[in-house]
Amino acid sequence: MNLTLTPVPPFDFNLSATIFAGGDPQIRTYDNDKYWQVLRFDGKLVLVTITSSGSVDDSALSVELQSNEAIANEEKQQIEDLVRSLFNFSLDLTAFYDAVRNDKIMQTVTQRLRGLKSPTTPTIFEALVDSIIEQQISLNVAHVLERNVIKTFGVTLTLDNKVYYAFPTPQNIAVATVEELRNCGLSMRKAEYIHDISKSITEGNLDLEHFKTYEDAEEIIKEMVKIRGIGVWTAELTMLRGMHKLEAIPADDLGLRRHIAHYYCNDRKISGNEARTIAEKWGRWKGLAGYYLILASIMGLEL
DNA sequence: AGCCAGGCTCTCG
DNA sequence: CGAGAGCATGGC
Repeated sequence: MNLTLTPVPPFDFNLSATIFAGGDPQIRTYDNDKYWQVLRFDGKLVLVTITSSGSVDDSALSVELQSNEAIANEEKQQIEDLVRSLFNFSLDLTAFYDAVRNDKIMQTVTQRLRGLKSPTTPTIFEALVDSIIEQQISLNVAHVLERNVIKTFGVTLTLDNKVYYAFPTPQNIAVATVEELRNCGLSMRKAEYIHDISKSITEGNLDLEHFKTYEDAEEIIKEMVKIRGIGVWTAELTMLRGMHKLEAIPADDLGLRRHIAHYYCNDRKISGNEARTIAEKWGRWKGLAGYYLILASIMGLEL
């Protein structure tokens, strides 16, 4: 089954998907102008393959859906919504570009990366688990551990003799043991955090997904840091990656500080507070602005 | 070879 | 209370 989706322009799909280049083809990757991953809805697994079929200012995407189960028409809408959220299709970037005109550096960065939208995970749970795994350790290590978790607990979809993995649900992890999580390379603490959270969700004591409906970012952070294993950094990162909340910025984040320092302070080491001061200029778009700097760094962009 | 890496909790004093 | 140890593992 195929769909055509039209994101709000400007949108550069190929630029937005490059962050996933080099990803595990069994999980999620961008290769040869194609992006694919397994999505889950109503317990059904669907392989979604996306290619661009338009331009930055007249964006259109071809979406191919493959599944071993029949997809009803009313379910098509659900998938469409999920796909739209993956790359923030409904976000109007011109509002962001207008808001950062007072900042010459950010203005240049946004011109060079025009049409870049930040990705969002299908569930808040996924963003949270990834963020916990990424606490303290380098991203290289974290990505190995994330892959271990997905391949250990994720449910598989087999199509044309190829196996794909969906991100594990809270249920998938709750029925496992802490020991199995540790075998993925996680520390005892992190294994406990993730197991506890998964159990709370399955037992009905925690509803992560309802945070999406909160208006106030500060309110979300306040609620989330009550959960064991979640500090301000983890809450902010989870909002950015899992809730379409782009106003928060983890200013204490080591990597982000490096990227800000590179473009704003000649690579001098800066504190979280210095980073926060610079980020003030980006108003309610701090998170997205930070993402632009990260991508600029990855691409080796020099102004 | 060590030492550090997109933090957080727990334990001391 | 505030400071400091401990944690897991891949890469430099």
